[in-house]
Amino acid sequence: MSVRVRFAPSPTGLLHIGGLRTALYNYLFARHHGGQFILRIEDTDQSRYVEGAEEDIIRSLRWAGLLYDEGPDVGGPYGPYRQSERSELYRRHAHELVQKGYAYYAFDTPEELEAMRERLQRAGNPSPKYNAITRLSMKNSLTLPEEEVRRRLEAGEAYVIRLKVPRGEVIRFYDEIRGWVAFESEELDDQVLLKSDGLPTYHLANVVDDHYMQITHVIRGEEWLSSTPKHILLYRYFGWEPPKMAHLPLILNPQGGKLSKRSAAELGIPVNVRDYIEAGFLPEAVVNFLAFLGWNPGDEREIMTLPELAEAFSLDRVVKSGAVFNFDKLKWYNQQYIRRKPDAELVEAVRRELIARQMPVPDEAYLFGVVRLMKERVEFIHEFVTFSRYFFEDPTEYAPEGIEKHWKEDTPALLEAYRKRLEAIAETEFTAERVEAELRALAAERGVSAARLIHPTRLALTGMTFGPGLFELMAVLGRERCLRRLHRALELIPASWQVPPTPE
RNA sequence: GGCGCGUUCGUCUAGGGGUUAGGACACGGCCCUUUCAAGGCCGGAACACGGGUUCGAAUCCCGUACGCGCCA
Repeated sequence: MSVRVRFAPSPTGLLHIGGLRTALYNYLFARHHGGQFILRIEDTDQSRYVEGAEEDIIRSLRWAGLLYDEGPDVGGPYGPYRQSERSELYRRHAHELVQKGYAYYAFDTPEELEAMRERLQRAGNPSPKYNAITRLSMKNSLTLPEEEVRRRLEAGEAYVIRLKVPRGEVIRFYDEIRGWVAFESEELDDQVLLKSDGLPTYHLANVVDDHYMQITHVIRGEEWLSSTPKHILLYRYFGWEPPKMAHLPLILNPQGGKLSKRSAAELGIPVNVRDYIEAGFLPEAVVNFLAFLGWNPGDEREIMTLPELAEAFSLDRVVKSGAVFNFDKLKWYNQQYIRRKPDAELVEAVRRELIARQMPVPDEAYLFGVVRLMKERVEFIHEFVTFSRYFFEDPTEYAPEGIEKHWKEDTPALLEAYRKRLEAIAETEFTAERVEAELRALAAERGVSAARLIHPTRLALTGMTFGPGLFELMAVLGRERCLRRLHRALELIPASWQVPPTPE
């Protein structure tokens, strides 16, 4: 049988980075086995539905390259892929379970449920449940006379359908990542399967869909581990073969807790995939990083593309313990992928960045120059523009520490002499080799070290004290910019240099 | 509180009876160098604790602690 897995998010907000990892592992597993990867939207909880969330999920998966074979927007033979469009199926199955005696109608009001909990708690029960014992004293189709049940149903009275969890049984299942896991049925609640609004709960809809969509492996977050016994029971009562189960370790924030919206915001870590897109992370970097958060290929590779990951992926190499999100490592991945990108692609990215910032776009040759000089010095695409703005705009300010360190009494005279030499070079001969030769010749002539010219020149041309090699930088900037900027700096810097520090 | 899951450098992890406990990020040093990166070399840094099994335990078993998840 062909492998079929699904990513089944609830559209309750923007896609979470942890959700993307779950999707990724499902995707990798499917591709590794040549199976199908399905997107299913679990939108049965009307109260938590967020407008636009489904679009964000789809956009995020696309961005990451996790293309699914079946889903709400691409269709497929087992649709619809949105649970809100499958309500009738769940309702029918809930009632089927009642008929078979594995579930029952319950008419208890919220007040009655609350009263039950209080009563049990007073009696010393720390975690009151609606279960094999307490159900006997509640209002449901197991305790009420058949006649009354029918009357209530016919009168349209509100009811839920609850799972009739057996007593005194150990429910075991094999988790592909954790091995055998066992729960006492005593610990389970008579889970509501169908709510009074006629819509299913997560548990029912999930099991029914996984069955009808012929899901072979359920790969999801560890937070679902404790509801798995209920699902196992449902499969058994429907007479279905349960899929294989695999519960992934959680992604933790640097303090060790679940990476939630709030905790992450406090620690300065974005949680929504959209945040990563907007921050300028490359999908390859995020994918590679997430893949390694709880999994490794078993050799010492660190940089792996999506196809390589798919090739190497297996559930038995998934780690059991939670993984702390390491933002520094993600940035390192981003840098690695920028360095591996073809220059032409980076040129396009820089062009887009300039347009987005409404900055003038230089010609292509110039952009290639910028990219070649900067690609090993940036962690993000936007740094081509923000980190080294001087490629696109003349500097208007000069780093004070640079002035202090490199701007000496004789600097203006040296720079002016250098400017004159540069001016004498023809535009077409303005190469890195040539400007370097001129500078070194001048330094020798004046009996000063090359550094005495190099640093002030950099400062004058860029306003900064660091950056790519000066001569290559000059070659990219070109004759006109260099002359103009040198001239301008000679006018501006001595003045600012002589201004005494403003008293505090 | 109950139940479940987990625990190897600061972080991600390899290793599953005999290893100088390996790699990556981060950190520090050196080299390269006009600066900053990149790169190269080097370094510090871990088996939660206590029992047991065994000639031998990071590795197997039990317990404790701690963390996390779910439920309330």
